[in-house]
Amino acid sequence: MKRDKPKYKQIIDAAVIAIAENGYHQAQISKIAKQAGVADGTIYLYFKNKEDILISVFQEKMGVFVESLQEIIKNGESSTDKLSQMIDNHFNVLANDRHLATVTQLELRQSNKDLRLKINSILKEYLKLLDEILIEGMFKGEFNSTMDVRIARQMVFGTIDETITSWVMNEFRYDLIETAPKVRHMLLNGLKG
Amino acid sequence: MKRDKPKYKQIIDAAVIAIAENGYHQAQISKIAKQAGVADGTIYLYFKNKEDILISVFQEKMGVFVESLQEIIKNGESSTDKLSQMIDNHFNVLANDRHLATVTQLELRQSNKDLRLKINSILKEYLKLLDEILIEGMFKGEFNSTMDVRIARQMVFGTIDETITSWVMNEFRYDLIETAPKVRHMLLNGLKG
Amino acid sequence: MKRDKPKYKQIIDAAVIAIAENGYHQAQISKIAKQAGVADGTIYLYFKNKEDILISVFQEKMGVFVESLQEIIKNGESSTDKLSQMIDNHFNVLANDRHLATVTQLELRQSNKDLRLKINSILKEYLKLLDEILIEGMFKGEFNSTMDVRIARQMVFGTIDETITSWVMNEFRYDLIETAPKVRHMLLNGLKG
Amino acid sequence: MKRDKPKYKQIIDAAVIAIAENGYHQAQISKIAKQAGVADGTIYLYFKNKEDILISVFQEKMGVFVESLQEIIKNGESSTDKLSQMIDNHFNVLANDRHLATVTQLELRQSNKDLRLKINSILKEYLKLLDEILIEGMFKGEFNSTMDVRIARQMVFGTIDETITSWVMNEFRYDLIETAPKVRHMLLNGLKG
DNA sequence: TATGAATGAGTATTCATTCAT
DNA sequence: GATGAATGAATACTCATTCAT
Repeated sequence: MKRDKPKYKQIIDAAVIAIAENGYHQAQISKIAKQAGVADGTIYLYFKNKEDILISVFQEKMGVFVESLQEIIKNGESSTDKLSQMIDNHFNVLANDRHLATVTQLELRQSNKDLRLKINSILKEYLKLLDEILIEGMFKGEFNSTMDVRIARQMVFGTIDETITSWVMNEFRYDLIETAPKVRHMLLNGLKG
Repeated sequence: MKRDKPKYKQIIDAAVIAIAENGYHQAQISKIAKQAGVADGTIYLYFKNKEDILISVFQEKMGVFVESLQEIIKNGESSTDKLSQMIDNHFNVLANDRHLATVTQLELRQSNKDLRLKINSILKEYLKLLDEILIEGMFKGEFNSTMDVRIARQMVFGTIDETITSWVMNEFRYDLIETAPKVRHMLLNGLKG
Repeated sequence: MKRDKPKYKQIIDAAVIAIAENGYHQAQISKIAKQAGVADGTIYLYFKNKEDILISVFQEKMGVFVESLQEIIKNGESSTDKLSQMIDNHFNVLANDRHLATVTQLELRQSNKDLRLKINSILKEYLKLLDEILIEGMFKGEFNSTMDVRIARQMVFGTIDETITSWVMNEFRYDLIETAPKVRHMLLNGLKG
Repeated sequence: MKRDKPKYKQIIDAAVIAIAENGYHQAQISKIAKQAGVADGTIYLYFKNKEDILISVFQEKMGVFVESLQEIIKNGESSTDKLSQMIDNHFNVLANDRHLATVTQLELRQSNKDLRLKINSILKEYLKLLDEILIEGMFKGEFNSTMDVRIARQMVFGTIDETITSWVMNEFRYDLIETAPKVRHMLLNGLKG
């Protein structure tokens, strides 16, 4: 399997750095290759084309989020607790990898519609898990049992996304992790009403 | 003033249509010019370059939002009422102009970081007015008086934005306006807690 | 009509020279553009892509052959006379334009199957006229009335083609025009038997 | 001697198949290697480079033609008989190996001028034998004793070549062998006149 | 003002060849 | 001898912008 070979991850990581440092449109294959320490042609032994690299970047990195969330769902106590952990985890991961934050919040969104659709379908897995938490909470009476799940999900994800994007756009000028408890508190109020 | 001449608005509107119908990257100057019924070169009599058109599109259209919001702030009764009206207005305008919704929620976000930063600074005026409402509400005791205004603003705007973007991405398959009251209710709960 | 503008023919002629002097695979767009005295991009105002240039080269130049042959058929006296004139004309045109001879006999044959099929369909018009002469001659009793027209055509065209290709491959070392009467004589014998 | 080892012929035959099935430009070294059941690198133990394979293909296969023709010259009765046998043999071999016919008549001609000059020099041996037959026939009075041998050779070879190429281009839709007697008859008439 | 023909910089991808194992 | 992962040079085409008319 190609994605188990060391160069696969090496190129993925190089792509994140190259995109974060040069911007989406200035992250040419040659720059990614140079960053990865391989020849341009080597990239194509592991990826079908440039789009394939970008999708794989998102897939690999989003995979981490999905796995953590699955873990949280398995071990979390209440729905409230699970949602809180999810928010904290989301903030923590990106707060600790600014390159990745730049790439997911800003650069990858410049991709064309086609690529964005593919990215979105990868994101769906994550949002489905979020839905699970919300529905469980509604059932258990922790969240407002009459709310519209889609809108609740959009509030939770939209708020998290906007918060992190603003942090990136403000060039990491403040501590993202400090804001997590406030976001958590506000969202939980919204869900409980 | 150039922006008072008929061709200025003609080109702005042509750009919205061209981008909505062809996508950001496929909306070449020649297509915008054709849509506007002018020659390619004429565009450059009214705009410095392509980026200038896109910024102007956002500026002109966002201006409508800002004016409405100023009106709402002037005439609204309570802060809760003002926020409710703002949400409704935001949804209504975009629900009634799908081309514009596509352009602002999807296509314009494919622009490079530079352009997005400029768009963001235009957005700030709108967000400042939102902050005004929030602060007033905190002061009056309608909203939680200890909350972090920046995060509250990010929740309100992030939720609205995510809701509308999803609606566009789902190709307008459901009625956006119907969701407004639910969004309103959920956000107000978040702010009151 | 694009093909009536001066730059159209200018680029066609530049392509013939560039291909003859550099070889098919070394005749890059930039070389053709330079030879034509225009920018690379200008080429694409007149031609869809590189293949389109090459097809057009063949079409334009073969058009001359077809027109001459139509003239010959209209004004020639006997079928024998028409065939003789056709052979002479074919030799004369290429003997007087060595660049063109190199391109049609050697370089253009390096194109891929797709392009070669298109070239072949252009050639068919010329071969149809040749068939006309042969059939008329058979009918009039000038040529063997029982012969297979397809094979007769292949003998005539194959011989002409081989003769000229050899001349090009031998770097024009001998006088091509001098050989025309001998070729003519030999072919007419073949057709009369 | 490398060319006596089994893998040498194995690669040659693989090349014919790979080229016939994929076309000249799509017959990459990797495809030839795969077809031959060896690794890419192994090819370079037997051939200097890709051009060397192609030349060798032509050389090996043309060798068969040359040997048959030498046999024919040795055993044939009259010059007329020898020429007839040569034509029949040429048609028969290619009619019975369509892969080879495709490669020699279509695909190998897409090679660059350099390679085609080398191919042509290999062909010369075959054409020399043809010349022998023609000269003998002129001397014996079977053919027109005043004809130009070079042109006679070009007529014979050009006609055969064009006939077979057309057959390949028409995707073997008719029986090539049936046409041989007609070609023979027509050419002999040309030579006798 | 308005035109639109002309410009030319910039980049993903393929594939023959090598060489460490 | 045999392998196959790695190399890196080389090129068509697009499109924002200009400027002579």
